[in-house]
Amino acid sequence: MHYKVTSQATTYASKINEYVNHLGIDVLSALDNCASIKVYKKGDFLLRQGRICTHSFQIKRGFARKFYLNNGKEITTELFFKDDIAISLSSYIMQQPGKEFIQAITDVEVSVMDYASFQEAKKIYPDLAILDGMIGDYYSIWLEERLFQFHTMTAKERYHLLLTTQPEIIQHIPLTHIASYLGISLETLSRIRARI
Amino acid sequence: MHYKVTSQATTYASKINEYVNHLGIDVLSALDNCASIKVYKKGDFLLRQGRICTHSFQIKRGFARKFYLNNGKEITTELFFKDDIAISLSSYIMQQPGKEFIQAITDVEVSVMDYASFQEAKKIYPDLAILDGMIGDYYSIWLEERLFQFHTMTAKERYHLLLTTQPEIIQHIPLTHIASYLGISLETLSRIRARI
DNA sequence: CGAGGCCTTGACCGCGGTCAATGCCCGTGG
DNA sequence: CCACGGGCATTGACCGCGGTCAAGGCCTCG
Repeated sequence: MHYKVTSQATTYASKINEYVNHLGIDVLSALDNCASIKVYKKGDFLLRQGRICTHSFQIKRGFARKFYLNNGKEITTELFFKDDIAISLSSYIMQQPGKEFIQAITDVEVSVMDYASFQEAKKIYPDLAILDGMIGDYYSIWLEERLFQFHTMTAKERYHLLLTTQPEIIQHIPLTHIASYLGISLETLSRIRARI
Repeated sequence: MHYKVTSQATTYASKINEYVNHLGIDVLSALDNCASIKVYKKGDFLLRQGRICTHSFQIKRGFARKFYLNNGKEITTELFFKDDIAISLSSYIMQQPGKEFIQAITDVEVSVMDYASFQEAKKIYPDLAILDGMIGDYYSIWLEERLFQFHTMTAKERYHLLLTTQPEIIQHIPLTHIASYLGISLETLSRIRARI
């Protein structure tokens, strides 16, 4: 079996990096002023269900996940690594209570950015509005690719794809969360792993 | 069985409408100048695989779909109705060749908007840039909800949800495309429909 | 009337889910 | 230091959802 590793999302991510690297020093410091560093312990919640997502969290160290409850079962929708930005999208956009939790899987250090401050900064620096748009576009592309996987791939294929594109996941994140993220039961994931 | 019909995506869609209704006359006419009306016949392609998505298509009359090929099989990813905007996202954003087709299911009348012209218009009218951002956010929310369905619901549940939220689909779109859109085979869809 | 598109129905079977038992690792307290 | 308990992962037994293959029905249109 052979899996292609490159994705539209990753190529676009490097475009965003490029854009950030060419931002003016004043723009970058304005961005910095919206944020502060914070540390959470393993198991802590950065965001709880029912709360408004008033901040975005960029991971500096450690791992986190986003999940919601469905009939009492936790469904993990996203896993976060270094430099990833964690928000509960619909709650963040509409500034209304959301259904998602964001939780530290290990001890994490995050750059916490205030929603309101960032909105103000965007008005002053159009470059930040453009950056915000690019990040939103990135997320859409990423979601489309994830949907593609659910639409066309078997459990085994989804796992192997994850394995090749993000091998660091396996070392640091409990299989329970990986299984949920892949949309399969812990037992089947275990069996897939057993048969190499 | 009971399905909730309201969704985050639809509430946000009405916010976008509200925003458009409060735009200045000059902004709206600038928007109009980027677009032109065009008619396609049933089966025609508005966009082909391998081409760059240089236009967005807002449906004025009729129905369309977006799909790609996976091992020779057509996978329908989106169905378009009145007022929906059809693009191949990653191709549109990066202005690079994409893998998706957009095809008229019935005769359609669409408002075709030029990418380059719209980019220019956004620079002059920040309100349009904001509108563009809102539409992008809407698509993300919609994708999240669709992913939620694939993550947690059975084929039968997905079908019934579609039936309650968009009953017009059944009258106008061939079951082959609906099945593909739901990620199930035509045969299972047929069986689901047979058992009420 | 025949051909082709579209949908239905039947037979079969494998992927992946659930339930339950067991194993393994590790922190805590007797 | 060992014993116990809890969290996490593995393994087995069972079975149902949904996929594939194949045949047949039913339109519409040339």
